[in-house]
Amino acid sequence: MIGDRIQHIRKDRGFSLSELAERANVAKSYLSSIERNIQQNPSILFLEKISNELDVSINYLLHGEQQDINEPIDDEWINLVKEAMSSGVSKEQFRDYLEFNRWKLNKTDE
Amino acid sequence: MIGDRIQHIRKDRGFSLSELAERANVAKSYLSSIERNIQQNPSILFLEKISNELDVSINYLLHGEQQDINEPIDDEWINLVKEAMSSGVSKEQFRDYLEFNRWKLNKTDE
DNA sequence: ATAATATGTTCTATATAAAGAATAGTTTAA
DNA sequence: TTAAACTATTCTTTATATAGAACATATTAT
Repeated sequence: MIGDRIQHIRKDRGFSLSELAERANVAKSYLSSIERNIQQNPSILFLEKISNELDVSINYLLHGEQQDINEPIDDEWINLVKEAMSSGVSKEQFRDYLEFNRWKLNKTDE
Repeated sequence: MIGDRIQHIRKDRGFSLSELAERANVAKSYLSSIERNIQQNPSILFLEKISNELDVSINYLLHGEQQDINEPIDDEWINLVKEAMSSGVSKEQFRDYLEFNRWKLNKTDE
């Protein structure tokens, strides 16, 4: 939950709730309810303020991890994509291809 | 601006505004005002709905790029490749597709 | 001790995000 | 050729995010 992450990082930084609220220029009452997960749907503006003060990415606040690391793509795939891009394959075309491929797979399954 | 990015990706996907709104389960009136930057502070819930339907990361919607420093391939392509991998497309199949595509392009050029 | 300051929590008030019309303009179909 | 189905935009309304106060405890200082 996002509130837990904010609170955790805040304490790690040695900030009090009031202190962070003041520095980030948000209401401490609201920050309080966010940290305790009473309210869980802050705006991007709020998140930007907080993430700036805590010096952490919004993405980290949202997911608790740096997203790129989860599934690495090997170099061979990277090169294939570069090749695709330079040979003029559009994303939409590629998407169509994927869709067609799925359809083909499902068909042979039955 | 975030609205421009949403609109751009939406069109790239071939979705109409109404269509995306319905699929993402948000009000089209609101999506409309977001895309035109009339309102610019959506909640993370809203962004999650949209990013899910557009199959792109929230981070991309926010910043228009992967925060990774030397990333030559853009986010959308990365996601497409991941999609391809998870739906069982092999590198060989992809190479075949590229070859076929080049052939097709050359053919229509003449 | 007690005043003063800092802590986080509950209130209440207000601004605005977001929904749900109704609207007008296009495209498709009968 | 007009009616149906879609397009996106403006309204109006409702829900809720956020602010700002008042509050209760806990620290710190005098």
